[in-house]
Amino acid sequence: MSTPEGGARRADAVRNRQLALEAATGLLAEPGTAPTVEAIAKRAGLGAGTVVRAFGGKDALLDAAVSGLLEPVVRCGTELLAQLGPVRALRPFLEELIAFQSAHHGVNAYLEGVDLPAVTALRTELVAVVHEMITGAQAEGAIRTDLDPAVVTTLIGRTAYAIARTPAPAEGLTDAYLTVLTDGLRRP
Amino acid sequence: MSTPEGGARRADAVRNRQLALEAATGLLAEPGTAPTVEAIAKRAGLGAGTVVRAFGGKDALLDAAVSGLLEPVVRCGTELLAQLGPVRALRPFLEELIAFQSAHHGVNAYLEGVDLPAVTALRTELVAVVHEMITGAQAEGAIRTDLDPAVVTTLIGRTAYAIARTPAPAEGLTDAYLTVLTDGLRRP
Amino acid sequence: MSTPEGGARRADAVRNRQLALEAATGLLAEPGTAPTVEAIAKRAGLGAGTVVRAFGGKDALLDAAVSGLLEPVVRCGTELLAQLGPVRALRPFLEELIAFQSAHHGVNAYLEGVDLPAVTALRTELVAVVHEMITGAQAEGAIRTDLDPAVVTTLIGRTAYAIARTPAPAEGLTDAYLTVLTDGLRRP
Amino acid sequence: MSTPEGGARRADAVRNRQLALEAATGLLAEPGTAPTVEAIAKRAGLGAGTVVRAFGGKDALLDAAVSGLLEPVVRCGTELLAQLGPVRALRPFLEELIAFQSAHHGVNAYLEGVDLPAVTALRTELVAVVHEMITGAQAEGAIRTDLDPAVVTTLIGRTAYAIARTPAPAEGLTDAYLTVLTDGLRRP
DNA sequence: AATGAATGAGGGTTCATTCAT
DNA sequence: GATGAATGAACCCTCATTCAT
Repeated sequence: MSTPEGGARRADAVRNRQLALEAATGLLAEPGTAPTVEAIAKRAGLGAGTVVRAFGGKDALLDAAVSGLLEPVVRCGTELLAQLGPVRALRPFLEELIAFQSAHHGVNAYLEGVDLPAVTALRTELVAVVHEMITGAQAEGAIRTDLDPAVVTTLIGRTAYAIARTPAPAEGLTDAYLTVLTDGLRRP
Repeated sequence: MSTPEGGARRADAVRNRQLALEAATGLLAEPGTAPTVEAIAKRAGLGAGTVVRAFGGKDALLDAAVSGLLEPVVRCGTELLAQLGPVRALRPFLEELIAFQSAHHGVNAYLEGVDLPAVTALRTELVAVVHEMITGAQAEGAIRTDLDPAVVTTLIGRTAYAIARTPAPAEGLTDAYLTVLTDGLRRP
Repeated sequence: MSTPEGGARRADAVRNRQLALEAATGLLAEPGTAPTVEAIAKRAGLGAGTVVRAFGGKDALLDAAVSGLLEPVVRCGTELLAQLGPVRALRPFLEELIAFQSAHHGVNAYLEGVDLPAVTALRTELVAVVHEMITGAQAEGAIRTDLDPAVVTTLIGRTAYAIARTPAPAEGLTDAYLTVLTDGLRRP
Repeated sequence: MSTPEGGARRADAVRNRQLALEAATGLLAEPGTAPTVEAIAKRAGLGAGTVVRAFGGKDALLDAAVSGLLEPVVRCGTELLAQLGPVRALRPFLEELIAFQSAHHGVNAYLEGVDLPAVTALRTELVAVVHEMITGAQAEGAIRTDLDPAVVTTLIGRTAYAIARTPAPAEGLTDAYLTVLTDGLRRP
């Protein structure tokens, strides 16, 4: 109905969802802290039951949390691609990707062997963006064409991810990575 | 036979230790399967207690399992370095490293936040080997010198590892990686 | 009712805590029955996890259970001391101590080598009470002064405890103990 | 048969029994060290199986070990009784009993709820000895007769035992105990 | 007969989920 | 709808006993 109470509850539910999400994200960013439901609930100032109920299970919560981290990165990639074109978009996109993921080391430790549909979908999207950058750059002759664009996409995805996840990364690691990658992708 | 009696049972123990090790390794290679003590024991055809007792704890078992995977790779690196010199050793070493580790994707998911002394020691050794290859190659002028060798070492370590851990890697991924890396490390 | 909603569930929790405590106490009173967490939980009609969670560990539960037994005895000693003075307080206090502890034979079998802070604190208090009775009685010339009051305190504590813990005590054991003790403490 | 080998084996078995017994006794004397079969076996320089087989189970081993401790004490009591008569035997016997048991604090922690026939038998014997001392002393008019000798026996058994088991006993505790007991048993 | 590795039940504890309040 | 205590399965580990050697 149009009862204000119903709306208030709904608003509360939405707010709690957000609180749980932020708590999970925060916990994921701190390696060494296990993102148990109780820990998430405590950080969110909610009850454990609320956290579970808001998402229908812990996996779904993690799915949402990680998606929330990944989504702006993917969007950023799409926008960069539209604004700068494939050739010039790649490097700033990777910088963004690495910088963003660097802040969330703890993420993957608890994700192995769990089915996270939203994350999977976003990863697919992300791969598509990179793929388009690569094929575009190859079509413009900006990078080498002797490598399968799909393979290069995988290559970039994996390595960029690895650089981002480096614990206590040495100063200049990202720069070095991008330098080597850029030069390595140049026409031979 | 002429086997000393005292060694008879020990031979069995050694064999069972090996079985447990292999079971753990196998489980580690299959992402999605948690390497619980019971799962390892079942796969090895042993009792749970036996597995624990043989290593003194689950962590020690995992340490041994992962060490066992890493050790031949490190040794291979040392030998290649001695036989071929830093410049020519790098690529075959990375091929070996990637090929070997490719078979064990699940390894790291259960290693976050656990203290594995033997693995840590081997990783240090491995880093040292790569570091020597890089500094050697730089000294000979074979690769670019505008990058800090320590950073390059980290870069290679992380990315090679990521390539090796790629699930269902595309055909030619390793080749593409090595090609891009080699060209990217050339003098600019 | 007018019970605040926040306190509703807590009331149940308190009740279950009490149930667990009583179950542990009961088990402690029956020698031969090991007070395992599961046994306690079963007796209390609770789940094993609940029992652990309610106290934060088995040791803490035992600490609470034994403290609960000891506390009224100590309080009784303090009150008797205040009301009757050291000379006349000793005997009724020992009667109380023995009578109360008699009901809980099994207690100490499972306490060796465990750190129970609350119990230790209460024991210290109890020793202090007895010590004050002894020194007071000596000062008044009511009992012999050729023995170190600290030693006498230990002596009484140990022996009274032993009398209390006697399995299937003979009729008149406590009386005989108190008679012998009283006469033995008289001025020679 | 009269085969020397058969005799040797038997001799070995006897020797191993003794070794296991001594090891168990030693472990029992050290509070804080759990007398697990493996610990006993290690201390005895034997295999775990040997230790178990020699006695038919851990309980039987503990029974034998504790009996071994108790037996000389009982024998000492019998001899003192025969040599000195009931009146003069009591005090030196208690001194012996306390001194001997003092060295084996750890004993009882692992005995609650276990059936140890030999120990029970010895305890019965010990009680009989004390009982005879008490009744004898009463008959001679050396101690008070207003207390049931059976009760006094229990009283002495329990308290002497408690004094012996006192952890870190104060200097003079045993003396104080014997003084109070002696005076308390005098004719009123 | 001795060995000691293997066993497996049972210990305490953690944690995602459920449900009475 | 939110709560957080209760649940109970699953975790790792210990240890008395067994049994192949």
